[in-house]
Amino acid sequence: MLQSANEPIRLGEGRVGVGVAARLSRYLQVLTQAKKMGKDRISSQEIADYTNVNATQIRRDFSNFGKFGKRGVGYSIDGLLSEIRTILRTQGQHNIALVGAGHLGQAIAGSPIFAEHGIHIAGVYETDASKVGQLIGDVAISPYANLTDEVRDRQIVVGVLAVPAEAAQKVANDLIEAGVRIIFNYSEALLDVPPDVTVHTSNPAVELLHALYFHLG
Amino acid sequence: MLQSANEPIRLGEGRVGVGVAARLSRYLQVLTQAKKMGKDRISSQEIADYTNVNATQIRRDFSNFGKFGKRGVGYSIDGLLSEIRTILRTQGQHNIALVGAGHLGQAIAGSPIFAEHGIHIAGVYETDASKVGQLIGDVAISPYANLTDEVRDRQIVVGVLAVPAEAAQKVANDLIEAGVRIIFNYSEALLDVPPDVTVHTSNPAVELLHALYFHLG
DNA sequence: TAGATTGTTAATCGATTAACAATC
DNA sequence: TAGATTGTTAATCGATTAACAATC
Repeated sequence: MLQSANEPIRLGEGRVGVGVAARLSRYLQVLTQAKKMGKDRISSQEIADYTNVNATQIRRDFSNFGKFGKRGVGYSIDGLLSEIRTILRTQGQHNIALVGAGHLGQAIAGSPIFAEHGIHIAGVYETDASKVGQLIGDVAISPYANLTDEVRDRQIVVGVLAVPAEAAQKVANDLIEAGVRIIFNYSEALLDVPPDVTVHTSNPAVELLHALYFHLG
Repeated sequence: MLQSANEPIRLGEGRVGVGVAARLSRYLQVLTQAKKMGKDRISSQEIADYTNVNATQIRRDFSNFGKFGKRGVGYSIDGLLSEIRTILRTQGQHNIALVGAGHLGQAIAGSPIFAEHGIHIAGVYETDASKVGQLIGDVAISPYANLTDEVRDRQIVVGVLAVPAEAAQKVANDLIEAGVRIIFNYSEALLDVPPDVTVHTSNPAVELLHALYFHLG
């Protein structure tokens, strides 16, 4: 699932296992929302209810890194947020380039989640001239022709593809040529890329399919 | 991740493990695309390249259910598609209700993936009166007021939430009252639901965050 | 035949869970 | 104190991988 990639892990160098990291980022999202709802502290059981991860597993995930909770009380939400962000190193600012300002692109760019987690959409690129100049979030849509130069100049290494399947391979090629090494592919297309480029393919519709399997007979 | 839920599994009753099923649906997506690209057969190594799943794991996943390949040759794409669809029981038609016709809702509804996998969007519901009546895909947007009656009448048990976080809990309550038991939550909100209702929360932006962790230092 | 790729074994590793003492 | 919840142990289970004989 999500899925779940299998990258080489460097333990003992400050990096954590893939499974642990995936769960930690889910906890992060729950904690962020719980804080918005005005909560100050939370128990492992409450996190379990929202994430479908076993409560013991959650406590174990935290205790790998220290004793963050208080017995009989639970975890301080602010404290946990800070600890998890340190572990995941999501404190810094990351620049990404988004290609495609259709419905999916606008949904992604409009989400408040990026800003909340220190990810900055440095540019949105689109071939449809009638969309160029429009604002999504606080970024103006740029012409696709600018993509290569701007990505290169800003040394952006993460590209997000929210374009139709037919266009995906060409856009990927352009991004890679400009220096991108991590591509997040929201199209259905299968991308052929050099070995030093990582592709993560996902799609709301595909995910929904996965989830349905577990619940429909 | 996808993430990965942990439902009770009934093996020996024709159901497969959560991990296996998640991988099978990823293979399904790759095979569908490979077929579109004009390929007739595919090797476990090729599937591995596109999914980041180990090739041995892929062969093992298939061999749980039979001998689908030919040594020295690979797998027939049509044959594999048919076998996987049988295993996942995605042959039948499933009706779902989609709430929210904003960017994300339109991106979901407009995806060709659903039709390709036998999932039918039976209704799209929206509170913004100016959008009611518009077509997305081949479905006309209905007023939100119709939601409860139509979901009940059509005995829809799957609801998809593509609404702002502030509205999510109310919509969830309405869906559940109308008989929905599986909610796919694309908002950031944490939903409180009765024990017999399953919530799967996901979000393109959250997914992107997960993926970034594995590649940024 | 020669090369390629499956199907399967065996060994390892990490995830998961129940249970419970520690302690707030 | 009494109740709640953490942190941790121990035991189990499934996932992952390398390796290779079988065979197309």
